[in-house]
Amino acid sequence: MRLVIARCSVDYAGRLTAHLPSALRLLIVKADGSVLVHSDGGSYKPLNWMSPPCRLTEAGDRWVVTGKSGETLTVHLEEVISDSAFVLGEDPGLVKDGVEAHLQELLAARLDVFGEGWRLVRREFPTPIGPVDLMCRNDQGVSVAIEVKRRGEIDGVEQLTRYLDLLNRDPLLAPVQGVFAAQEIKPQARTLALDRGIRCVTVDYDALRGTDDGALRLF
Amino acid sequence: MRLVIARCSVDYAGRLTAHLPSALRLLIVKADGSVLVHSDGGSYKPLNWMSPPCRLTEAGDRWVVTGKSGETLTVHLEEVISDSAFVLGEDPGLVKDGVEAHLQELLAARLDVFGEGWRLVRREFPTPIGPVDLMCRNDQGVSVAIEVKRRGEIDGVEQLTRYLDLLNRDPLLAPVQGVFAAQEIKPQARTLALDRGIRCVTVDYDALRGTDDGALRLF
DNA sequence: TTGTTGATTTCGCAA
DNA sequence: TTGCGAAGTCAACAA
Repeated sequence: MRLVIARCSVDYAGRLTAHLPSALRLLIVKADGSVLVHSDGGSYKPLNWMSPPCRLTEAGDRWVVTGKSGETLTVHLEEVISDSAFVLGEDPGLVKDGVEAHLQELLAARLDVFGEGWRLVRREFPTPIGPVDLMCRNDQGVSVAIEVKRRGEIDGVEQLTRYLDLLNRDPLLAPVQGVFAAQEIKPQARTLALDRGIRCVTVDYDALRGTDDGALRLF
Repeated sequence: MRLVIARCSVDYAGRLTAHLPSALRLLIVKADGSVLVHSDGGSYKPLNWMSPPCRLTEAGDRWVVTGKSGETLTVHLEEVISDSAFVLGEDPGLVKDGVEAHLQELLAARLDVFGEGWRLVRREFPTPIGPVDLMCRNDQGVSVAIEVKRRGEIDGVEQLTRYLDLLNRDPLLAPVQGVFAAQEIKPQARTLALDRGIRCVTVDYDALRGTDDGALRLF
C-alpha cells in the first residue's frame, strides 16, 4: 500500500466524466493496483477512485489508471508532500453479517428457545480459530456451543465442528455439545449435523422479534 | 488527516456487530473525526469505519470512536508501524457530468429519438406524486410521459405507471401514453412495461452526445 | 428537518 | 457467470 499526500487535480472518464480541481489530497494505491483519492472529510467514499482490476502507469507528474473496461483516472501531481509505502499482506477480512448478528443477539436473549434453564456464558466466545457465536451452559451445567446462521448449509456445520473439536480439548469446558441454529436448514446440512451429534434448531426470526421486548436492541 | 499503519483488531457495534481479527491495516482519521479502516485490497469501501459526526477517544492502545447514535468502533492497536498527520484543508469538491440529469437533458433536445414531430411540453413536469421527467406531445398531439433512467429496472416502471394512472385522470391530458427510456433495460422491467402498454426505448448516451450539435462540454 | 432517489454504487447470495 | 436485492449504504435535492 502506497500513501501519497499531494496537491493534485484529478479527471475520471468512464460511465461518467468527473473533474477535481487542484487541492491537497490523500492518494492511496493498494496492492491490487486500485487507486483512491480522499479528501480530509466526508464519508468513507473517496472523491474519486478506480476499482480493481486496473493498471497504474506513472509518467512524471501524471498518473494514469486504466480500468478493465477502458475507464481512466488521471491524476496530475503538482506538489508531493509525502510518499511512503507499506507491505500489509492479506487481510483476514471477517465481517459478520448484520442479519446474522441480529439473529444472534435475539437468540442470546431467548435461550429458552433451546431449553429451560440455559445460561449464556458469552457471545462471540473467542477461540484461536474464530469466535463461537454463543457459548452457553444448559440446565445440567454442560457447555454448549451454538452456531447461528441465517441459512444453515454444510459449511456452517463444518465450522461448528471445528470449534467443537477445539473446545473439547479444554478440560475446563469439555464435554461441549453443539447446536446449529438457523432460520432455514438445508437437508444435507441437517443430515451432516445429526450424524456428528449436533442438534439442529430452526428459528423464526419474525416470531423472535415479535416476542422480544426490544430492550436489547441498540437501535 | 492522520494516517496510521498498525497491526490491530477492530470491533464495531451499531446496527450490526462486526469483528476484524488482528492484521496490518491503514487507519485514517479525518479532520471531522471520522475513522476509516482499510486493508490493502478490495474496493473503495473500508473494512470498517465510523461516519461523522463522531468522537475519537484515545486510551493507550485502544481507540474508541463513538457515533451520534451511540454506535462504537473500537480499535485495539497492537503494533504501530507508522503514525503521521497532515493538514489538507477544505476540498473544492467534485464536478460530475454524464449522470441521469444529463441523459434527460440530451433526450429533451433529441425527441426525434422517440418519433418524428414530437414536441416537449416541459421537463420535470409536476404531479402531486412527483415530477415526470419529460412530458411531450407526439405528432398526433397525444400526451406522452417519458421516464428516463440510466438503468431501467422494475421500480422505474412502477414509478411511471403511477404517473400515468394519475395523469390519465386529467381530462385535459388524457389519454397519456408512456415511454420508458434507459441506457439499459432489464428483461423483467421490459416485460412489465410492455404488459402495461408502456413503450421501451434504449438510448445510447455516447451516440446522443456525439450527435448533439456541438454543445461543448467541459470534460 | 425529513423524505425520496440516484450511484463509477458495492457486496453477497442464488440460479 | 449473471442477476437480483440489501446496505452501518452515501449524497444530493426537494418539500
